[in-house]
Amino acid sequence: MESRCENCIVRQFNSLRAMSKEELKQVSDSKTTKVLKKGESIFGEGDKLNGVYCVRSGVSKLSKLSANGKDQIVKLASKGEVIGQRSVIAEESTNLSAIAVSDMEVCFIPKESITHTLQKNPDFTLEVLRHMAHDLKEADDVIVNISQKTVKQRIAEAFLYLKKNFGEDKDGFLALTLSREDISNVVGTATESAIRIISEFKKKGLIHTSGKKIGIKDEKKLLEMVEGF
Amino acid sequence: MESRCENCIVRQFNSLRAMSKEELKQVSDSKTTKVLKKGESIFGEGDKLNGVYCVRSGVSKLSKLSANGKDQIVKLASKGEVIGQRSVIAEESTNLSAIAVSDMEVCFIPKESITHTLQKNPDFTLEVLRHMAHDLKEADDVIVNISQKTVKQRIAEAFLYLKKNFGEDKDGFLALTLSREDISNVVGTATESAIRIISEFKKKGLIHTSGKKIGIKDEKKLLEMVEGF
DNA sequence: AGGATGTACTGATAAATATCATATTTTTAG
DNA sequence: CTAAAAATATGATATTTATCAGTACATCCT
Repeated sequence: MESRCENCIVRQFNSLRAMSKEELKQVSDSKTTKVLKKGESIFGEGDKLNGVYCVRSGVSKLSKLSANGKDQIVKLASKGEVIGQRSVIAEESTNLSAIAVSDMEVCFIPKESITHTLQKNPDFTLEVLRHMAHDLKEADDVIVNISQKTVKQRIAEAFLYLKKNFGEDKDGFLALTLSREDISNVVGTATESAIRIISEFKKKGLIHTSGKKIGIKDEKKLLEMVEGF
Repeated sequence: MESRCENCIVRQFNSLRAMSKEELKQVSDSKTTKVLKKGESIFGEGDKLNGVYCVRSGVSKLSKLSANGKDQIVKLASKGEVIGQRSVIAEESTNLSAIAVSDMEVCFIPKESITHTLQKNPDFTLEVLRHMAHDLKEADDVIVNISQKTVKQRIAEAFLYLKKNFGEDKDGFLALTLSREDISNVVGTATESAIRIISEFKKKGLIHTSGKKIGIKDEKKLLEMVEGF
């Protein structure tokens, strides 16, 4: 039997915790759960969404394709985050595509449940607003980082971010393994440049690698690098 | 005598139009109007705001200082826009500073009026949410532009943006005159690089200049440049 | 297992952009 | 109105980053 939103642990991380019992029941009755394998798409850029996706497990990259054919990853969404909110609220097509970067389990929630609650329950709306305010601040930070920091600094920062947000496995590797291409798309650089800098970090003893996997060896030095020495 | 929000034209551009008569009256009674000269600061990065600022006239740059001492302009806010909303909603210090880039008139609205309405009037909250969703989308676009387009393309785009959003004067110059440094801070590049490209555009007949003032001569070519030919 | 395909890596070079130095023009202040 | 200060402009050069070419791994697939 499908699990109920009322008992879902990830709910405490997102705006759904501000829903009333009845509202939550309605969401739970109308939601569908979806299992995705790494690499599968949740939605594409320009799609009209009929609802939002709540991440139960795994990680999705939200990215936008630019004219020159490169993807820019704007955000990595994980447990508890609600994807597609922005488009549903603004009643627009999505400006980003969402693709699983690890195996995932997501719940699709039809937009009617959301929009109805947005109109009736100010607690919920305010909660969503707070989340969006947070996302906006993060986006501002990304803008400043991309335009003012070197690629080396941004890659160092990305590794620290990945450790902080997704943790490490028992062998000391970052728990979320991204391809070199994905790393370069987070950072906004050419894949070769990213690889070159990863090799350099390895030579300098800042990180260790095994295949795609990357582990942080000298967090302090990486932090200094991000700050600009 | 001070004018009343109820009759303020700029209100129709922002979330305040979703307020009830009583709420609006309360805002109007508690607001104060402030006149700023070009270059003056509305608030600084890290300030705790006791309210928001509604722009009646003029333009403000919202920027963030980076570790290397350069400012990155994240947004230009003009008539009808509400500045400081994000921080007040998230109950955080500001992540950006706001400085007038032209003479301005702004209304300061104490945060109590705002937060109270946010909790009581879902129409208003939803309206604020829609605006923030829009800002977030724009921020995503900026991220992609900065990381994927050349400085030349971004400067061309900035000029088209300035024309579209702030218009031209009778002589065909952009109505909003920014210093070369501000232009470089919008685009995220070194001032000298921006100046060099402006000179090049002038030589190629894409724009004309007179002192700081810049006018668009060949909009089509600029647009092609932004798209990547 | 073994070819096939994609991903990771490295080197050589080119292109884009930043930095430093300095000249020129514009704006500001007295 | 004029001297000083600030902003704009341009040249020379250094640095950063992208691109192109090619090799080495790894993993996928029947």
